[in-house]
Amino acid sequence: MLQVNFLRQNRELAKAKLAIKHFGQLELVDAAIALDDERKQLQASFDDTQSKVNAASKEIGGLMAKGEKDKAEALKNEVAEWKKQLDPLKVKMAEVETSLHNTMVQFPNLPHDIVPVGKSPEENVLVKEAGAKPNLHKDAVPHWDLIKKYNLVDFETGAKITGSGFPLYIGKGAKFQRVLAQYFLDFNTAAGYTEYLPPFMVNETSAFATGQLPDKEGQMYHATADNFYLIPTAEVPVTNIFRDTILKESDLPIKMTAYSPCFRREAGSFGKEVRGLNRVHQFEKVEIIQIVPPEKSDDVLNEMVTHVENLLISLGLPYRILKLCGGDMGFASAITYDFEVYSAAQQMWLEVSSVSNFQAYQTYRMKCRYKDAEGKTQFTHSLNGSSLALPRIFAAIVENYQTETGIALPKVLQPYFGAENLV
RNA sequence: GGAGAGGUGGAUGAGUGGCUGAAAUCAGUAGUUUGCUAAACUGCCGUACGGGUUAAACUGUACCAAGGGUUCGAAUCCCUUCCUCUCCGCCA
Repeated sequence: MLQVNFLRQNRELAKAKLAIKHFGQLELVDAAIALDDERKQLQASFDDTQSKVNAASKEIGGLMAKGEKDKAEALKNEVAEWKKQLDPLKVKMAEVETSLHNTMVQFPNLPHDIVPVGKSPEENVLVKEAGAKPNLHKDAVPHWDLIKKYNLVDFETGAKITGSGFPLYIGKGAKFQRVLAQYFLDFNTAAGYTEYLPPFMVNETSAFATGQLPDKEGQMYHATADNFYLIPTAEVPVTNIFRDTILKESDLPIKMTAYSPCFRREAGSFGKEVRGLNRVHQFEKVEIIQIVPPEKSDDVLNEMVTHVENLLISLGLPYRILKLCGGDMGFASAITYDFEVYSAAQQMWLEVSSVSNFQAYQTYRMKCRYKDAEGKTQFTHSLNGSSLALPRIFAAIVENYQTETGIALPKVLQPYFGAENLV
């Protein structure tokens, strides 16, 4: 969430940056500031009156103790008059605060200075492309054929149990998922990330804090009986660990990693790009999250990008890194790099990681602060990235490592899997 | 799910209607002193939103799980919800 004081001090800059994100209601900036002005005014008169009430109440206590009942009664009447003024003020103030809040939550995060202008994925900027694309044998096929051939994943039975997009992994397919998750977690903890295993459902407050609510209400599965949301990513529960906390500077940076299943309704998705494991409602992911001092977040973003890049290199997959343009970025992000791996059999790039700096957008909502060297309390910055999302890595490895007789494994995974080949 | 107890500042923990934004202890922090991996003493030590200031100082309001109520006045009384603990039930 943006801070209204920032809008007040940077009115035109904020509008310009919101435009890069293709935010259509720039007039809300002025509306928010006007509401805040009104709020301040109301608070001033409310505080003033309340102050009189408090002082008088104290005096009444003294008078009662001295037994001066008449004077006390007279004062009580005065207080009653003031309180009549107080009630409507209170109501009005709550109204204004609510509309200010409702306005503020509509603003997406402002893009970082280096975010390219653009509207659609085609305008994302290619930062780097590396890794050799494999030369597949002539009968090579996409993963949806391979998983059937080798009985690794069964979509039909998953659909019978739950619905489409809920894959059932079988045998070596299931084991491969476990192996990938473990390898990723080990890779992350070796880089100093602490491993967490969080709850897979969160309450409304947590979903709001990381920005899933109100923006992505329809994208999450909602357990209405208890008003819990199934997490769309481990980012939500893990980032919320530090909701409503004031950290010490020495606590930072906080580096966390977590495995979790992710549940996404993906309402409105269809077509060829959602085939097989490319897009599913339930998938596994290992996430990395950092909470850092504001002045460090640019460097840390680069560090995280390099980290994910090294992980992909270790898997021997051809990859590319894209810097997302303003129109393709997430609601809460200030800058995002997407990682895609090349699926040789589909002849398509598959997004496997998205690394973002949220700056203070999440931490302001969450009230995650720290005391800096001068003892001033300020908001931390939060960043996160996938490291990595499993199904598309699964798909890419299965496709790129397929041979005429089976499916090989990247070297780093062989000791984890206990074999040189997947099948 | 049933019965009971409870939720106070970073921690422990006092406080059952006004003198409590909240004792005390510990932790933290700044300093003094003696000096050897440290001790003693002294000061400071919650957050949010306002006013004020170049910045401070200073100052108003709110917050003792959350929300509502009673009262001139609530951490303290009442109601609802959430959470924790103990016992019982159920159970991976």
